[in-house]
Amino acid sequence: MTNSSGRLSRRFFARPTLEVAQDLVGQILVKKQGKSRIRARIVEVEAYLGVGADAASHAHRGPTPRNSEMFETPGRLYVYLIYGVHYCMNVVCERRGEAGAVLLRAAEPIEGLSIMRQRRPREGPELTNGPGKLSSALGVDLRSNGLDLVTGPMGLWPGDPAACVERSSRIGIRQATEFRYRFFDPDSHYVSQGKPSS
DNA sequence: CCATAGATTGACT
DNA sequence: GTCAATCTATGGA
Repeated sequence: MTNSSGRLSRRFFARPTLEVAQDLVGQILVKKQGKSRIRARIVEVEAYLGVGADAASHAHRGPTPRNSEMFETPGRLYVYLIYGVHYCMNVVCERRGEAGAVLLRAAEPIEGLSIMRQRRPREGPELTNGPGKLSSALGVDLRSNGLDLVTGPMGLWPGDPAACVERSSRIGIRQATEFRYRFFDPDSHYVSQGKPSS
């Protein structure tokens, strides 16, 4: 499921959101930064489904100006501002016109740590162990909304598959708490500290 | 128009 | 443990 440049391909993302979410744990997120680059291994994600399927999803009630990327071409980035303060980064799934996205909640830094610390002066897991922290360390904000991960300056490459991927309900939501749509690598020290909602 | 809740984080008691 | 930061979307007057 890679293209000629070795990235995860459009086909990888154009699948059911829950499948993509599980498969993203262990993959490598790469951002080109001029001459240097940032790399980080994804260790925690959550799936958010489409219209009428998942009351916790931004797409649940249909398209709005904020969530329009969730209905766009799979493999693009959906970035939104949460609580008017922090940014959250999602990978768009499903076919174009059908909503679905995977929230990237945490990752282990591999390369470009000095650039990340410049943006976020923290040590160890505090650098990237939450969705807002990860976006801030990578310098992702609304300008990155709609960026194409299959062809653009950010992308996803195959990484070490996790020895095991665990599953739980999602963190920080009050709707649809019964769905176990969170996937994470239990062996990673960079998994976020929040508690599942159910 | 006004009120409220939210896929979070960090500062503070 | 509490709470404020302040943008987007929704629901009611």
